[in-house]
Formats: sequence, structure tokens, C-alpha cells
Amino acid sequence: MLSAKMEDYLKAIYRLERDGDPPIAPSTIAEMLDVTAPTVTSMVEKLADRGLVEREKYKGVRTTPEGETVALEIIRHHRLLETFLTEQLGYDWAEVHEEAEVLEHHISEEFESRVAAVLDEPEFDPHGDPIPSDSLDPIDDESATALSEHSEGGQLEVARVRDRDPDELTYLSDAGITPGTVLTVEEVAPIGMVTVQLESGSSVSLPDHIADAIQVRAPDTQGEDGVSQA
Amino acid sequence: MLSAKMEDYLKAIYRLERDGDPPIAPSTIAEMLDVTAPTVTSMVEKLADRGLVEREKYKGVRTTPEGETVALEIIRHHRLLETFLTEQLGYDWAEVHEEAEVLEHHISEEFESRVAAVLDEPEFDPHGDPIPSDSLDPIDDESATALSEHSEGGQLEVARVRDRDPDELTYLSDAGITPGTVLTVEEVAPIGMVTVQLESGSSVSLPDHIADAIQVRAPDTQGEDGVSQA
DNA sequence: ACACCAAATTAGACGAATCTAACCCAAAAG
DNA sequence: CTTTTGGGTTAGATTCGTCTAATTTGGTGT
Repeated sequence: MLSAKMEDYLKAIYRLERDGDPPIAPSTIAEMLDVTAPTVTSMVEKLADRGLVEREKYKGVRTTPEGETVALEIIRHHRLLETFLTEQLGYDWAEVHEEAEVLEHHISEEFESRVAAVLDEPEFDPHGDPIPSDSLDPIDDESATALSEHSEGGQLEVARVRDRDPDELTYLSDAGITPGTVLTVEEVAPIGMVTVQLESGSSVSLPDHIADAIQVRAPDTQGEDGVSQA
Repeated sequence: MLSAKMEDYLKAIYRLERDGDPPIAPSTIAEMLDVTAPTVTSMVEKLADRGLVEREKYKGVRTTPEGETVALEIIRHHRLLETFLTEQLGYDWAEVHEEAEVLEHHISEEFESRVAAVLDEPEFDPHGDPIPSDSLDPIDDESATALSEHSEGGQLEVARVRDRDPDELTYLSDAGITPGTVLTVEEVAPIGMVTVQLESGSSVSLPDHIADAIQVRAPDTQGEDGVSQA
């Protein structure tokens, strides 16, 4: 059986592969998980022994298909839990990450499938992140672009908010910005700030690091059904 | 912070105190947790250092008030989870114990209070066990007696089923015996078996170890409201 | 080519939770 | 009042995940 720690490493490596390119350097993993480099070396050896990652000494690691499946399983748990906590237990989207981060390692397959059923097999979590399917096929991220890459004009719909800071998330939802929100870029200030206008007419200014985290796409012109995020 | 293991030991010691009398012998704890005696000795030392149990060398341990509070907290988590899994996720009462046994150590106080709220502050879990209150006051078990102590005649209501074996629990619920069931002792056979008759008229025979686990009391003559188990 | 440097690995230690083997109480039995 | 003996404790080892300190590696820059 895999320990919660091993699952954490696999999830981290998988995420890093989605952004930068494999192989993933130990130092990167160390920073993400807030451990020292030797700890990563020994853990990575263990994962390699189990066939969950491929290791090139002094280079880094990449997940094997089996390792990727494990990562997807944990990510599915995490995102289902976030959705569940929000929809069934009344959590705010700012609070769900921490709780899901712990529970994702401890729920059974039974729990997973019952939660998925109760939620009617959701495809996106409260932050707009896609939930891996029960079959754990690799998810194709990104048909969306960062808000920070857009210039003035044109309607955009918030697809995904890749930020987990509770204060920032609370600020955004209070300002009316969550997945599904339709907005227009009003001004791109040369001081690292973007101002957007919401459908309500209100303007919201956001520093670059937040605008980087907000992913947008062309607005959904069909009827709102909450599942049409693909 | 307490580890999940320390919580397990405290819960076990607390449970044993509720049955037999303190101090609780290491061997008893070892058997309940399926570990060896030396393991118990070292764990008990650690708990004593933390002020969670009082230890009399070569005698055994008893929980301190702080230790008892920790045990009650975990038991509250466990029973709330069992109730939640049953009522909200559609689990059968035979399945909930295992899942709750794991999750009880990992849910936050936030989770606990939200689940309690969603369930409308339940006082009993699906097996009829009382759920410690949010204030963690010691619960007064037992106003009920074992079915095995009753002889023929007289209506009895099932208050509590102190059995966690999934197969046995499934058998009982299939037979129509769950907390709230009203029955009459039909025959006490001298071969270690009791036969009861349900309100439906059907008879069910039960071996002694099951009859020991079923706790009964005088039937609730008031209207059924599902909370009148006290 | 050679030296340098940042990053990775190896070496050795530690705390938690567990085990087996060896030893020691203390309460019951003479 | 001694002896027996079951159960408890001590000693020492193991695994997991982590650390710090020392060493090695491989790519960079001159």
C-alpha cells in the first residue's frame, strides 16, 4: 500500500510535469513539498523501486503510467472532496483546499464513488479545475488562457481560478469573481495591474499575480447549465 | 499535536474503562489494538508524559480528564461520521464502521461542526450509540440491558446493537432488527440461542453472542420521532 | 581544457511506532 | 514465608520520513 506521503510526492511530480517539462528536478519537488533535497532523493528512490517514477540520477524524475494513475486518483479524490464540501456541507471555496488536502489520502473507493454519485458525477470543482473521470484517463488541461494575457475589450468568461490562498479567494468571490463570471478587461495598467468590469457594471482591479491565476475563455453563449465548461 | 495512533490508544482505554474497571491492564489494550505488550508499554509512557493517562507501573492505566476529552472528541467524530455516511451518502450500517475508523482522525473541527449541523445535531448513530455532545461531556451509557438477559414475554425495543461485524449486521438488518425495532422474546433455548418475534410476526433466532450485543429497553410508548432514545 | 559552482547524492542521525528476546515483578499457591 | 508463573517492562533492532553535514557530479565560464 502507498503511504500518504508517497501519494503527495506523486501528485507534486505530476503537477510539475503539467507545467514545466519532465524530467522534474529534485530541488523543484523539494520546494513544492517544503522538504530538503536529501528527503526528495530518498523518496524518489522508493517511488522508482515501486515503478511509479522513472529516475535519471542527477537529472530528475518523470512519472510512469502507473504513477500517473495514482496521481490522478488522488487528484480525483481532492477535487471531488472540494466539490462535496462546497455543495453539501456549505464550505466556502476558500476553505476547501486544506480540508481536501488531508482527506484525499484517507477516503475509500466506496466513499469516492458515493460522493461522485451524490454530486451527479461532476466534471469541475469549485475552482473550475477538471475532475479526473472514474477511469482516471489523463485530463487535458487548458483550453483557457490567463486573464493577464488579454488586452482591453471583448467579453471573457472565468473558467478557472488557480489560486489557493484563502484570503485572495475570499476577496475574489466577494468581488463577484468565480468560475462562470463574465467580464471585460477595462484597463491594463503599466504598473502590474489589470482592471476588469463585471456584468453588474462594477470594476475590479487585480494585481498581476492574481490576473495570472485567473484563466478565461470565450463566454459560453449557450444557456447556463453549469456543466458546459468543456 | 496528537498522532492518530495516540488517539487510537486513548479511545481504546476509554472504551475499556466503560466496561471493566480501571486501571486497564496493558495486555487488554494490546489485545484490543492488536499490538504486542511492549508496544503498549512505550505508548502508554508517552501518553502519561503528555498527561493524558495516569499510569501505575505493573498495574495499568486510567485516563485523566484531558485524556477522556480527547477520547470523547474522537468518538464524536466517529459516530457523527457513521451517521453522516448512512444518512447522506447511502451507506449501509454494516459498512460505516471501517470508513469512520479512518476518517475520525482526519476531519477538522470545521468539518465536524458542519456535519453535525447538516444532520441536525444527532444524538445517536445508526447503531444506537450515543454521540458525545459538542461540549464533550462524558456520556452516560446504559439505561439499556442485553437482550440475552431477558426471558420469555414482554415487549422490548432495540436500543443499541453493539456489534461491528459487517456480515452479522447485514444479517440483522435483513431480518428486520435495527435500533427502534420492537420485539418479544419467544423462546430461550438451553443451547445458547434466543428466538424473538418481531411485530411483523416473523421469528428470528439468534446465538448468544448476538443476543449479548443487542441492547433493549421498554418500548417507546410515545410517538416515533427518532430522537427519543434517551 | 580546467576550475568552479550549483545542485544532487551519500552518510549518519533522529523520533515515531512497531517487533522479538530477555529479564523482572508481584500476586496467587503452596 | 517461600516459590512459581503470568504478565509487564527493558533492551535492542527495524521501517518510515525527515533532517544536517559531507561529498560527488556535471554543466559553465574563461
